[in-house]
Amino acid sequence: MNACPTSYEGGNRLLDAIPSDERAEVVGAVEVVGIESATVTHAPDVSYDWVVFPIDAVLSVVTTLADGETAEVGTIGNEGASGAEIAFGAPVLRKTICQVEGRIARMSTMAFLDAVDRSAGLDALIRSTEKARMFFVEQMIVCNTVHKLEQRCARWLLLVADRASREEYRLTHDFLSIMLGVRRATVSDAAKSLHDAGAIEYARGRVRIVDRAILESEACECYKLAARVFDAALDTWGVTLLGRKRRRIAGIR
Amino acid sequence: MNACPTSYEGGNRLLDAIPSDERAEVVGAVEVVGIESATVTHAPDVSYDWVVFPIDAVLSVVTTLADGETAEVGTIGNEGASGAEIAFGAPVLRKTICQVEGRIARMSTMAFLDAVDRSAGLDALIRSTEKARMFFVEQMIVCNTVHKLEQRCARWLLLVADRASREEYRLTHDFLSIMLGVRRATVSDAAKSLHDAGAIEYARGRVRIVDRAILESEACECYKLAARVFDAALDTWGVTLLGRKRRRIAGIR
DNA sequence: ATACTCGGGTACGGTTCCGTACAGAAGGTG
DNA sequence: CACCTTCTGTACGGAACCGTACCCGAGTAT
Repeated sequence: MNACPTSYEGGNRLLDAIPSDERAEVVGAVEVVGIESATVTHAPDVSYDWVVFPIDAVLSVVTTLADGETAEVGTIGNEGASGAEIAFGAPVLRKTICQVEGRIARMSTMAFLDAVDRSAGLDALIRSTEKARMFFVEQMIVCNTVHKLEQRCARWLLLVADRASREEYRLTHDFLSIMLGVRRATVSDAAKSLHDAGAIEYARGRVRIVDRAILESEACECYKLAARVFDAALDTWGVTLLGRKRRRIAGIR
Repeated sequence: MNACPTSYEGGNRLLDAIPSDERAEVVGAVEVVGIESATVTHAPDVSYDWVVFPIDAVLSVVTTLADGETAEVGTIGNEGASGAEIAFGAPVLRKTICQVEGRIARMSTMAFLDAVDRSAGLDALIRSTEKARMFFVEQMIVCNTVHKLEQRCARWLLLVADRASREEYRLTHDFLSIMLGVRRATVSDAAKSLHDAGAIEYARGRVRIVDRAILESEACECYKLAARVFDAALDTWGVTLLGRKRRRIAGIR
């Protein structure tokens, strides 16, 4: 990670969605650093130091099967946070690595626990984005089972581009094949199809979306569904949850 | 559902894991009814009336894709609850149906909200089982992508048997094919293999596990992984979370 | 008893993706 | 410059699973 942290000036949609009267205090505990691809941010039984709010970096939650094969089970970008489950006291169960380099905002675990206690808005947003993540992960079960690889490729490229806030980023076919749970050669085939269709360009570890409309038309329904759910989680659900949170506190008192 | 509810006398592992000093009050708000296969317990924008704690019934969380195909994205049995997300104020996003008939304990949504406020133990257990469910759903992404159908069949049959607390239950190949996102004919092939291996018997909408050891050896690693995580969520995590919950309430006060 | 519905066995050609392998091209390194 | 590593293109046989279809037997309704 970058050795000289800077202050936070926006870019993580979860932090930016905190009600303005609470935001300054929460954001005050945050610092911005760079992160490189393949850096591990969380792992079972280790790395509890930081809660991570990606800005234009993208993280992957991964698992390793008994035969040693690694595959992606979730993606975390500027719509959410990694390590937030610490706030609920449960152990970290999955390894999280940086997939696309960029900047992250991070908060020490202790500061985060404190912030969740103080800010009802942060608490509500953490819960609603976790719920959106559950919805998305559920969708991936079906998507990976029934949709063709080319569609899944397109979906993945779009979702990562949205989270990285750019149309071009570092990515090799090999890395993408791990993320999608298929062979590298199969990814190369799908990538070539998407290129021939005029949707993307790529070379030696970089991809660029050249025609988003075409790429969206190639992607399965799961892309737009996911985008909509994350938007909703950061918008209307947050308000609903905020109301509930206040009610619960009143109930306890 | 059954028209004459009876009182709760144990059987849902989540309810039974509530610390004894709080359990009686929570369980007092619960009633037990029968439920038949294909009954809808929750759906987006409707059916907020009850929170459901399965006893020996098994529920499926399902989704319908744009082409009309339905597939399972989660299973809920005696280790958890359906509709608990209501406690967090978020909307119900998925349809939940009864997959294996049996008994459920249910609590009105209002009573449930009240119970979560009063019982720190229930609150902690709801959160830890939700976390276990996330872990399991993540595992299914990879499982459905890389494991062979016969292994997945075995895994499914075992997990449902554990939750239904019996080795024989109603199930057609057709229903199972929807759950696994494959053709009915493919399920018939896999079922025949498992039968020939001496693991199961089945006929006209019923399955029976005749040799659990064989079936476990045919199943992928995901079965034991899932079983272990659900056990842990109801055991040690609950304790951890309970500590955290008390700390949070203190912080708010 | 007869007709009908439902659950399951099986088949056949086709597609997707796998496992493996090898070669070429781009870029970094000494 | 030569060398090496990384990244991508491509091929080939094979396995898993699909779409579709047809059949049969068991239970159910009339």
